[in-house]
Amino acid sequence: MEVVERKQRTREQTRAGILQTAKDIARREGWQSVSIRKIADAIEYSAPVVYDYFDSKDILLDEIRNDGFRYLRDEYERLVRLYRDPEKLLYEISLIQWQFAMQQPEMYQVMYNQNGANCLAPIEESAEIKSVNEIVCRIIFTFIPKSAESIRRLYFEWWATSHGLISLSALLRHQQPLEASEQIYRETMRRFVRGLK
Amino acid sequence: MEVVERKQRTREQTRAGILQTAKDIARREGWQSVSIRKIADAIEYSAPVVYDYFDSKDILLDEIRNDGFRYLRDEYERLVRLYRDPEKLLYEISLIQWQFAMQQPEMYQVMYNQNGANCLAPIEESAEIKSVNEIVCRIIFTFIPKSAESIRRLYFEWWATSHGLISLSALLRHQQPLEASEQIYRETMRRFVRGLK
DNA sequence: ATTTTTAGTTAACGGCGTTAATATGCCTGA
DNA sequence: TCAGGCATATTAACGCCGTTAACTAAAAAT
Repeated sequence: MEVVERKQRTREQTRAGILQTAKDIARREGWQSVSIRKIADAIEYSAPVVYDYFDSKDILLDEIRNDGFRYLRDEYERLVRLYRDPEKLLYEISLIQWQFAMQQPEMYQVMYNQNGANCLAPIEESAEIKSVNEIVCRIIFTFIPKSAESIRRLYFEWWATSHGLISLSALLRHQQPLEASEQIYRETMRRFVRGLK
Repeated sequence: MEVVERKQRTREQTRAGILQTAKDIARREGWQSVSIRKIADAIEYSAPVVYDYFDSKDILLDEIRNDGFRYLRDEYERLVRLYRDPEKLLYEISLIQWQFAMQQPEMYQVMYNQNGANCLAPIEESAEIKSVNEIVCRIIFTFIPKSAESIRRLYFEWWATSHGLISLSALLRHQQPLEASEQIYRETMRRFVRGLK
């Protein structure tokens, strides 16, 4: 039956439309203004149809969060194939992190529950974040083969450095232009990566 | 008139009660469950009385945020009088930052709009945060007297390092015990401060 | 042709921030 | 002393919110 396939396709499109609309509203008005009713209005449906696709608003947010981590994972894997030198590789991954946060701030916000985005689903149990963790940990390991404990610690420090600079850059973007923050980010991350060996 | 003073005193108490109740609920149930009606219930009043003390929920949150930065400023000033060595001083200030974030997580959350706390009042125009900035910048300057631009940059890096580690420690607290994170925090901040000279 | 399933709606519940209208008691001036 | 005004607090209401139940109309299956 072709009709079944077509239905599944439009269903997939509606689902994607819901996710995209949520992100659009969040970008324009902030996550605090994202409501099920507004999403439904934008896709020209009534509110309850959203629940045919997502059991709750929280699950919708969780999906967006996981999309974000999936995007990062895919980009990281792409870079792994692109760069042989682990120092260069980890630096490029750092830059992707910055790029992602600046180009899709509403995704970064929901991934870290910032600025009105509040996803109650536990972030630590997300399979997507775990696979991101694994990739970066493996890169650090090929860089400096130490104990798993040491690797985890270095990863934690790398992640915290990146996340701290990104969050603070966004917070202070009206005092300190993003170009200036980006330069500091690049230099700091380069220094961090250099310091690993 | 003594009666006027007494009234002002009880008014001050009610005001403080509102702020404390908001923080209590936030600590127990998270900022997403803090509502004007719940606060009013807890202090045994009806909801509209809260508006005799705070023009809006946002202003209430802004007040809590500024209380947080005032607390930090006072603690920093205390430490300035306590330690002569700027290296030791900046390290101790870093430790206060950690202590504060762990002992009053709900305040730290509203200060940085994390985890359901969403204060729309612009953080960059807060007088309290500016005075905190000044204090730490002055300390760094007595440490290494460079241009104002360099100082601002070093301050930015110090702040981002601290904030990144604190935020990520909270995020991953179920995977990595806070004691482990605290040790990494101490060592990282010590290394940062050492690296300044 | 009739029944069943699907796709979508409207209506409703309890809770939210916020404001207007209303009640209650206290102080003051005639 | 008591009428009137002010301070204090309440209830009621508005338009949102997330979410669920009840309902309708069209399509599909029998």
